[in-house]
Amino acid sequence: MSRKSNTQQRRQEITTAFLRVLANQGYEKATIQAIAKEAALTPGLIHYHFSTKAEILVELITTLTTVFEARFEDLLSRAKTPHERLRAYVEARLAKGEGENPEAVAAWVIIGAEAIKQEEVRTLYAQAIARELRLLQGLLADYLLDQGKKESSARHLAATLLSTMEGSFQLASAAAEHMPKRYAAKTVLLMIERFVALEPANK
Amino acid sequence: MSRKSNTQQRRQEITTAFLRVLANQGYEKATIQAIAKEAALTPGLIHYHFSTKAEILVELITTLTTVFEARFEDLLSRAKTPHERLRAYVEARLAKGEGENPEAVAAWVIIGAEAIKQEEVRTLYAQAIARELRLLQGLLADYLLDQGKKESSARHLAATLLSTMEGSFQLASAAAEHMPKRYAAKTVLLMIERFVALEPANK
Amino acid sequence: MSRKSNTQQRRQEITTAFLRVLANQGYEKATIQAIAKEAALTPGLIHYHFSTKAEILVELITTLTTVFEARFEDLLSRAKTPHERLRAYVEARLAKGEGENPEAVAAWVIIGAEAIKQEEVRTLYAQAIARELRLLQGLLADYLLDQGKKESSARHLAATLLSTMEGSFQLASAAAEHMPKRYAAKTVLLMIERFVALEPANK
Amino acid sequence: MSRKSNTQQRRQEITTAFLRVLANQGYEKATIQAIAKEAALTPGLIHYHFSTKAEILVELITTLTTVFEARFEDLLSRAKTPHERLRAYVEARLAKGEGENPEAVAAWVIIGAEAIKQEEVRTLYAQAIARELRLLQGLLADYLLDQGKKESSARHLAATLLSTMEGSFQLASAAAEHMPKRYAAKTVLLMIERFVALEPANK
DNA sequence: TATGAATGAGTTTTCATTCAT
DNA sequence: CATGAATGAAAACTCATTCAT
Repeated sequence: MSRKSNTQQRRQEITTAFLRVLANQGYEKATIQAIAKEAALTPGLIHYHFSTKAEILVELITTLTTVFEARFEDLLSRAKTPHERLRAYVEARLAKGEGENPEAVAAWVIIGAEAIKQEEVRTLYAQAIARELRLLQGLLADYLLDQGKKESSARHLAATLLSTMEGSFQLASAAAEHMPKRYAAKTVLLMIERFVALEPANK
Repeated sequence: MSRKSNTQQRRQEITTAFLRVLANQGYEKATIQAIAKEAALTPGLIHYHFSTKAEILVELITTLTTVFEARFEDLLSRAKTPHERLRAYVEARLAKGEGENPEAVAAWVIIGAEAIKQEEVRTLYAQAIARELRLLQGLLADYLLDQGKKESSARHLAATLLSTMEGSFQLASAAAEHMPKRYAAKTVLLMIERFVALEPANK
Repeated sequence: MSRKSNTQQRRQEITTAFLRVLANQGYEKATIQAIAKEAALTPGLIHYHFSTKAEILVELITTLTTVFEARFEDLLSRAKTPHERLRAYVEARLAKGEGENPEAVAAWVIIGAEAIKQEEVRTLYAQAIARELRLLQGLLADYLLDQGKKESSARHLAATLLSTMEGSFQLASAAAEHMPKRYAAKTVLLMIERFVALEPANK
Repeated sequence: MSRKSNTQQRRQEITTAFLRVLANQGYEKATIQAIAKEAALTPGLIHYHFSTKAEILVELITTLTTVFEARFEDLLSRAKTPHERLRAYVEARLAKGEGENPEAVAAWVIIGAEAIKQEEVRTLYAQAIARELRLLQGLLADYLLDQGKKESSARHLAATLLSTMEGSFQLASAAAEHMPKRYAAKTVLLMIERFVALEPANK
């Protein structure tokens, strides 16, 4: 007899609206009233589902990382070799940066900037980055070993490649018109292969 | 008879204060009040020298790009070969990201995020990126030719490396604790060398 | 379930408060704070119902012209002859200027001055004036024809009489102590009658 | 040896600049900085010559009334009969309203609105109006007597005609596009003549 | 759950005025 | 006389949040 809770759906609507406003109007203009308008809801209702604005941002970060992980898992399931698994990662990550969902990419960049000094955002962002780093480092180590190389360079390589990915999101969002089309995934993979190829062999 | 103008100095003081507040408190908290406090000036005076807050941001962008250019010119003067010139560029650019001036780096990342939706910022940011891209592409082409390779990969390579640099600023600013120390410059140079080494020869 | 809207009532309260502040303190002092105080509301609430101060002014212009029109319609319904209809107009218009609602009169004068350079105000003010001019010209033409005269002078006469009315508002608001009491309506009517009486007959 | 004072000239430059800014930008925007810019002087210098902004307004009122008086005196010197003197007055006054110096006319209207609640302005404005009223009443009385009529209607007639003049300034400034061209002076004179012609004779 | 009015602290910006030079 | 930097109070407007309905 009682009304069915629609909280989960509402929270998602709100988070999605926030994502869109963030990407299309920037952090400054992503006000509760703007989010409410985008979601076709009222400010009061937003505060019924999220007690503070920061909470929406937190949920958005979770959503974005979850979406990426899902995509990677999907591609991963079809990969057999270390090289294929590495490629799955790069493609899952960079497909976003090369046009698949520019709003999510822009939002991620804005979140990254907010992370610099907003404590809670920083924590979540840094956790996500740390997870990525571990994951990528593992994939690289496997690939190195598979190629008969030492895995010692995996850590620096992972950090550098993660930088490349984050940076390509930034440039795709704020200077797309000056960048070559779809350069990132291919070049990154080539770079890895050549880097590894010339790495000293594991004696 | 008339009072001596101190506008240039004041504008610089204000711009520097803005840089510091931006880096230390984020864009949201970089209010005119906060800038005034940081510069030990009054809000009214800020507006006497800059008619809008956006104007300060514009000046900051100019300042930051000028500083980088100066540093590169300096290192460049001592470089003889294409390889040395390339190294000069990477070092000039990444020295910033590896501890030399973390405030400027953080400010640059925040500007990059602002560029996503603030028209004037975007224009200036994109111009700066386009300049970098041309410069880096030129340096890479020279290096490739010098190594007896085709220069055709210079463009994609430049875009990728620029992404790496921008991304390393982002990660240095928002997730430094998870990143290896001083990984970027060395790894990037190594990557370039190996990439070029395995590039097909120019027939 | 949802809260009942009181926007219409609030907008009217705010508009009325604006009218009073305008009349009693002048345009300069008619700040949002002052309006809020007069209406016993908060400044934030004023901006909840009107997005800008100009919007309140626009609403006030509409209100004032509507009130005048209603008064004229009321007197008009009892008028039978062209002369009576003309008198109804003059009385409806000048009653305002002779004590009935000095606040509305003063506000109208201030609006007239604002119209000189505030584009939107000018448009609305000029529209109101154009309406009055057409109306008065029509009434005068009827009266002239009824008196067996040519109607050709109606246009200039209407413009002149409208000037008289606007001017009497001005003087009633800013120099009442030097003006005779209740001079306007009577003198204006007498003037019209004598002017028309000596107008050449329509052959 | 000492520098010659240019105070009088400076005060006039400032007053004229104020007139122009008032007419072209309205009261709200007639700031000291705007006046300074219009006069090509500095804000500090304005305050050297006038201690407050109100003082400039006072000087402007004086200037405007003086200019009008001078014009009237000029025309008056050529007038022989009461009718000619009356015509001289109407022309001196309405020439302003019909295109000769629209900036001065607009400024006068704005001053009239400010007079409603700014005490000092009101005093000066009301004094000017009282002077006009006395003058016009005298001219009308002379004309009435000259025509063999009682002068008793002169007071109400003067008040009405002064209203017409003030109102025509208002309409010329804020709704010129809807008004007939050069209607005022001619119609006003005709009105006076016909009004007086039908006035009962002085027994 | 949902609405939308309401608040109050905060934001950028303006401006008359002062004053050192 | 003249400049132009500097101030401080006040302006319009914004917004996260609360709350009555």
